[in-house]
Amino acid sequence: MYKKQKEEQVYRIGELSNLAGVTVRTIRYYEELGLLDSLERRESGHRRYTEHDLLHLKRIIQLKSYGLSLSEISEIIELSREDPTGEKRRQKLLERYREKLSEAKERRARLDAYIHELEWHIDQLENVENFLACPGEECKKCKYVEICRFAQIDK
Amino acid sequence: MYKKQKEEQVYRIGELSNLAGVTVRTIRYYEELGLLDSLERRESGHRRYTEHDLLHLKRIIQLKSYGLSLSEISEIIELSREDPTGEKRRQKLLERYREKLSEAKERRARLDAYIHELEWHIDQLENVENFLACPGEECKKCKYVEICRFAQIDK
DNA sequence: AATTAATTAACGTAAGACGTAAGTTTTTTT
DNA sequence: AAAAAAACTTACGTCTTACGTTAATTAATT
Repeated sequence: MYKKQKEEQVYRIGELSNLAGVTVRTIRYYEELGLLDSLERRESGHRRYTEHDLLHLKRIIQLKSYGLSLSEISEIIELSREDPTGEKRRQKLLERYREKLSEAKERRARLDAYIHELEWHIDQLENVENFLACPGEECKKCKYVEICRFAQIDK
Repeated sequence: MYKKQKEEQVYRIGELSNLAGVTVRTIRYYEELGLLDSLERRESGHRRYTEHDLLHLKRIIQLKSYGLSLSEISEIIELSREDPTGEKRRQKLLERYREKLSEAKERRARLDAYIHELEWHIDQLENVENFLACPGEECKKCKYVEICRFAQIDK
């Protein structure tokens, strides 16, 4: 019974924004994009939200934090509307998550390469004897001469 | 002797842009920001560049690829102007590289956390029995219930 | 009654690094 | 010499999504 009471809890837009940690503008924007419905408005036109809407909004925020754009999120929400079993939505979510995962792994690989490059540059800068001759004479004794794209080797 | 000839090679802006792999606009923009000088112009006003300028431009491009903004690059170039020994410039470069390195490591840590999160979400989505009851009844048997922020546990 | 909250509409912003168009002059090619 | 290509300056445009920020008005709360 009290559970039902909880489900009947109705929030106004300002309350929802506090609970979800986003601005009122954001909520209206999501509605504009079709991401978020509200109950029927009051006569006054004021929006009303339920506990369920709060959960829904939090999911949107979660998906955002996973790097999905609002249009990707919109696509997923569309699927859950046209497919009550939820299977299409589960598949699309999986697809997106796998995409994001592989993108993230790619980014991590690039990031690692970048970190390695920075590290040898730092080592080289710390140990270079004649900085002004780099590139130049210093290249002869530089241990990174093979991978440096400014290395100048006189033949 | 032929070496000197090479050093006397003079490029026009279009040639320089081809050699460096950037647009003419970019070169002019860098000049505007004080990043890149040219020799004295011709009478016609056309810019002239040397081999040295090409190297300089390539270094700017390299620093950009390391994530430095044009204003950070500008700062470093300033230092090399006011300090002919190059020591200040070496120090500033080291400072910037170390900053970028620590930022990169932070990004990598966040990226790793993100990857882990995606991975368990994928695993959960692949194995969930009743997707529509997630969150809800499914939470009871979900192995990720402890770390899921949507988990609903009835008490 | 006064204050706070909600409404729509629509323009503004970020953010740095260029892109692009216009109009003119110089250089090169045919 | 004419035509085509390249260079010049100035200055506004763009990208990109996800909101921020008025403004003017109405509704709800204290």
